[in-house]
Parts: sequence; C-alpha cells; structure tokens
Amino acid sequence: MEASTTIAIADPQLLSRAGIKHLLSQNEGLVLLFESTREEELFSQLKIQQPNILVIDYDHSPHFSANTVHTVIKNYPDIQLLIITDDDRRHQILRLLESGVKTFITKACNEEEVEDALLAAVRKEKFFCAKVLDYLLERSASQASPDITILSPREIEIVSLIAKGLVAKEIAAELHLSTHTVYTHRKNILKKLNLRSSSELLVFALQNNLVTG
Amino acid sequence: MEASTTIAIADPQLLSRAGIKHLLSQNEGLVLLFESTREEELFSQLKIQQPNILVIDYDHSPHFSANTVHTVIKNYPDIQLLIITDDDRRHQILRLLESGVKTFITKACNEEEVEDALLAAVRKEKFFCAKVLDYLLERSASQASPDITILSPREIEIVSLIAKGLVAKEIAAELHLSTHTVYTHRKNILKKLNLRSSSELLVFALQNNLVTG
DNA sequence: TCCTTATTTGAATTAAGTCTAAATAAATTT
DNA sequence: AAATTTATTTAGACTTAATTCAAATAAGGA
Repeated sequence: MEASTTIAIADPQLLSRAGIKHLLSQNEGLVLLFESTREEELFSQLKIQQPNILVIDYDHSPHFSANTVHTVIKNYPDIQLLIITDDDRRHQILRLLESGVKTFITKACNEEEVEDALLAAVRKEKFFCAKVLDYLLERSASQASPDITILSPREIEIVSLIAKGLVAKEIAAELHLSTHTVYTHRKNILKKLNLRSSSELLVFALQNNLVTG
Repeated sequence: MEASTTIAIADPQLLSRAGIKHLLSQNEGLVLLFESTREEELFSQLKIQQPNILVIDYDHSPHFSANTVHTVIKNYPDIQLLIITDDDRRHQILRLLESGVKTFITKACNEEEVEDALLAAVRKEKFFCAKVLDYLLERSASQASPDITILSPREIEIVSLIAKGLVAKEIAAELHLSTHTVYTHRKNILKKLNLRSSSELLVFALQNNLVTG
C-alpha cells in the first residue's frame, strides 16, 4: 500500500460504522474521507469528493438499497466498492456480483477476511468471503437439487411477500394481480422447491432469509 | 461512575462487536471482561466470571435467541442486560421488557442514546431508546384491545407446531384433537398476540424461535 | 362456592386454495 | 425468421380451510 488510500463509509448504523472505523484504523495509509447514513447524503458527498474505496452496507431500506450500489457503479466506475451485508439473500448478492462488484464480505466474516477484503479493494483485486464463495459455487454446481436460484424474479418477489406474512389476497392487491395469478405462482414455487404446503413454503422462506425488505 | 464496571459482549458479528468496543473505550472505568459469539460460549464464560453488564445482540439465530436472554435473566439475575437489536418485532421486545430487562437500544439509535444507555446500565437505571418507548406507549395506550399475554401451555404447543409448517388439520391429527379445537386455539392466540392471520402468526413464531423440535 | 381460565367441540357460513386449461409476451434455440 | 421454451397472467369449477357463534367440561384461585 503506497501513499494513502481514501475511504468513505455508507452505513446507517452507528455501531457498524464504528466497527468499520475501528478496523480501518488498524491499517496504515487508509484515510477516511466521509461517512454517509443515507443515499441522498452519499450522492451529495460524492459530487464533492470521490474516495478510492466506498465501504457500503447497502441493505438498509430506506437509507440505502441495491439500487444505490448500481447508481454508484454507473456514475462512479472508478470507485472500488466493498460491499458489507449480513443477509443471506443469495439472488441479491449474485446480482451485485454480476454488476461487477469485486469485493464482498458479510458481517459474519472474521477479522482476517475483513482485512483481506480491504487490501483487495486497495489493490483493485477481487475478494469474496467464504459465504459469498458458497453462493457462487452452489449456483454453478447444483442443477438437480432444489435451489432458490431456479425461481424466476417474479416468483422470488412473491416468496418475499409470503415471508412477510402476507396472504395470497394481500399479495395480489400489492402487486395489482388476480389472486389466481398469485395462486399459480405459489403452486409453481411449491413444485420447484419440492414443498407441500404454503406453511412449509413460509417456513422455508423465513429460514432461508428470502425477505427482500 | 465509581471504580470499574465489567462488561461482556455477546454478538456474533465482528463489526458490531468492534463498534461496541469502540464506544466502550470512550468511557473511563468500563472494563471488557470477555466476548462471545454464540450461546454455548457465553454460558461457558458466565460460569467462570460474571460481568456487571452484558451487552447482547440476541436476535441472531442460531448464535443467540430471545431464549438466551431469558436464561441469563433466570440464572444470573444480578447481571445488568443491555439489549441491542435492529429489529422491529414489538412483541419480542415487549416480552423482554416484561422479563425485567431495563436497558434497551436498537442499532438505529444515535451515539448519544447508546452512551446514555450504557451509563444507565452502569447505574442499574432504566433506559429505553425512542423506538422502544414507542412500543411501550403503543401498548399502554391500547388497554381496550387485547394485550400481549403469556400463552397457555397448550397454545404454545400449538404455536410450535404451526412454526414447523404444519397446517390445522395436521396439528389436530398430531394432538388427537378436532380441527375445530385447533382453529379455536389459533384464533385465541391471534387475539392475544394481536396478529391478523395465520401467516403473520407463522412469521411471528419463527422469528421468536418458538419451534420446539 | 363462585368465578375465571383453559380446553374441548359442533353446525353453519365464509374465505381460501386447488385443479384444469389457456392466452400473451419475452427470450432462446434452431 | 420460425419454432420452442419460459415467464407471466387469468378464469371457472371445485375442494378444502377457516371463521363465527354457541357451548360444554375441567381445573384452579379468590
């Protein structure tokens, strides 16, 4: 690590920001440029100055969202993104990976992984923590066993509403659909995931953290 | 703050622990005794030494759960608990309050609230952050509506079967009851917990770790 | 004993869900 | 470009689940 690398933190939670700062302070040559707690603030600050690395915990609606990440990628392609998340939402993580995000950790990572990820971001190298690697491997490996990656975007949307506790009628209203449509989607989802009832689907969804917020 | 107050942190996430430590370090006289990342580890450490304050982010199944908190309260009544959570599950929060937890913050709190909560825990005083206060007010305001009450043993039994994904008919078979009985129990449970549908109950049950087997 | 809570059930009604079948649009393959 | 697959959408007839209203029994506390 040569001269100094500038960093910005985008995270709505005080404790997480403090944790990130604590870890940053253990690496020489990393300079904290600014912190943001919500999207608008982040974009205002980015207009003034751009960090080399943006550490972002994107999954905190309405403060930040996956869309925030996509906008940063689009408008500031030179900024290295270090994504922090504590979720298990495979499809969302996969989408970000497909958008070209190179560095990815979860809050479940150990200290070594977090530091390795930081160094990778500095060097503009790729780094995926163990959990994210699992997602990558699972996706390329399993075709036979039931996996949520086989669900269509619409189906995933419906599963996430089910996981919120909404019943078919409410989902239909929410998405401006016929209840029949919701029933059909649910039936197809049950078949794909090899589940027997809506209750089982709900258990599955919650245990696999398929809620998108 | 007199001599020194001992603290332990129970949180599975590295970043959160780092954040808490960072905040602790800004208060003189607070000594970190140990950190735990999961329940078994916590209980082993508690057998050896007990902190004055236990800061716990309990809502991280399978690392910690609401049950972890209840066990600590039962076995170590002298330990001051400082609960950290980022969830909106008001029933779970209310239950912990009823169990005698005095200090409660969420990850959405600002720095001032977190520090006030820490000081309150040191002084064995009560402290509720704005969000938790909202929950309290909501409850005391609606005396007419059904309150959160402790479920009867039979009701808990039924909730745990619901949480396994069993539907009413299956539960009736399992417990050798009429389906009507199951419906009645479920209706009463919904009323007690102020929930609207079976789906909501299922979400509630899973999020509160009411699964027995 | 009287009262409350817990537990249990039925009959009638309403709501939810399933099955069958199919139309449309978009994406892929040939 | 044409054919095929996949995704998304919906209806009608039918089945099952759930709710409402009403009530009986048992257990425990005031």
